[in-house]
Amino acid sequence: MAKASLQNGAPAPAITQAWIGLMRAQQRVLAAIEKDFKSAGLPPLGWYDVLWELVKADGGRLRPFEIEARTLLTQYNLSRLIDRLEREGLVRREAFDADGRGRWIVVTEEGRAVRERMWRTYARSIERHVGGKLSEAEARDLAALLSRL
Amino acid sequence: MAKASLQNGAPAPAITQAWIGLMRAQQRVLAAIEKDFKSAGLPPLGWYDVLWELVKADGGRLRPFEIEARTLLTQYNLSRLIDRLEREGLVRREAFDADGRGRWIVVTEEGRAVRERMWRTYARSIERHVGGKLSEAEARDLAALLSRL
DNA sequence: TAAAGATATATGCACTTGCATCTATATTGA
DNA sequence: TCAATATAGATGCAAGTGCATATATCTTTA
Repeated sequence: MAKASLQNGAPAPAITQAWIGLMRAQQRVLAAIEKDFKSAGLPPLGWYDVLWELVKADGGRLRPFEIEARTLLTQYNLSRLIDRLEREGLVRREAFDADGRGRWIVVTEEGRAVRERMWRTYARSIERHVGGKLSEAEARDLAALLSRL
Repeated sequence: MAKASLQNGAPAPAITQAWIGLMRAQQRVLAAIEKDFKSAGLPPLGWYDVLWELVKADGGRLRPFEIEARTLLTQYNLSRLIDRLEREGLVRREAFDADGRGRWIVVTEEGRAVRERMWRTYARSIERHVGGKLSEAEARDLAALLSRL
C-alpha cells in the first residue's frame, strides 16, 4: 500500500506533487482564513485552537504540555501564546497542587465567549474555502489520505 | 460535485475534518522536513523554492514579482529573503533596463550548486515523510483533491 | 538520603514576519 | 505636458518565532 519511489532514491513524481500540493493548498486556505479573521477584527487562528482545546477539556482547563501535545505548538511558543491570552483575560494560570512545576491553564468566561465568536467566523470561512470546493465524499477521502501522513 | 454544508451555515463535519487534517498533516511533514534540512546544515526550505524557480526560469533569472506569484511569498518577505540569498552569494540583483523600477534576480553558480545540494536532502526527506506513507496511486488521488483547493 | 538526572515551564536574544509606508519610476488623462 | 494615480520594490517598527538556556521542582539511584 505504501512505498513509492524510484531506484535512485528520488521520490516518484506523484509523491513530490502530493507534497507540493499539500504545502500550497494549506498556505492558500490558511491565508484566506486568517484574512477572514482579520477582517472580522478577531485574533489569529492559533488562539482559537488553544481556546477550543480548553473548552473541550474537563473543567475547562489543561496543563501546558497537554495543550502542546494536542496542538503541535512548540513549548516556548505556547508559553508565550498563553501570555497573550492571559493578558487579554481569555485564560488564567493557576497553581497545580500535585506538582509544583506544573500549572493549570483555565479558560475564563470571556475566553469561552471569544471562542464562540471566533467559531462563527471560522465556520463560514471553512465552509467557503473548503466546503465550497469539495463534496462531502471528497472531503472524507481527503481527510483519510491526510491522516496517513 | 462541490458544496457540502448544513442548513445553519456550519460546515459538514467531513469538511471541517478535511481542513483540520490538512493543517496537521502539513505542519507535521513540514516540521519533519525542516528538521532534516537543519540536521544537514542547510538553509530553510523557503530558500529552495526561490532558487528552484530561478533555476527553472529562462536565463536563470526572474523579476521579484514573478517569484512572488510562483511561490506565494509576500512582497516584503520575498524582498528580505532575496537580501539573505544575496548576502550568501546565491543570487544577484541586476538592473532591469526596460523599467527602472524593476530588477532582475539572477541565480549565481553557487546558488545553483546549493540548490542541488538541498535537493538531495529534500528528495530523501519527501521520500521518507510522504513516499513512505502513501502509494503512488494514493499520492495521485491526494494531489488531485488538494488541487481543488 | 544526597547527588545526578529528568521534567515542566519561562525567558533573553537574534532572526523573521506583518503592517504600514517610503522611494523611485511609469502610465494616464485633462 | 503636467498633475494624478498606479506599480515595483525596499524599509522602519512592532510583534512573533526559534534556539539555547534558566529556574523550579520532581524522580531515581547509589
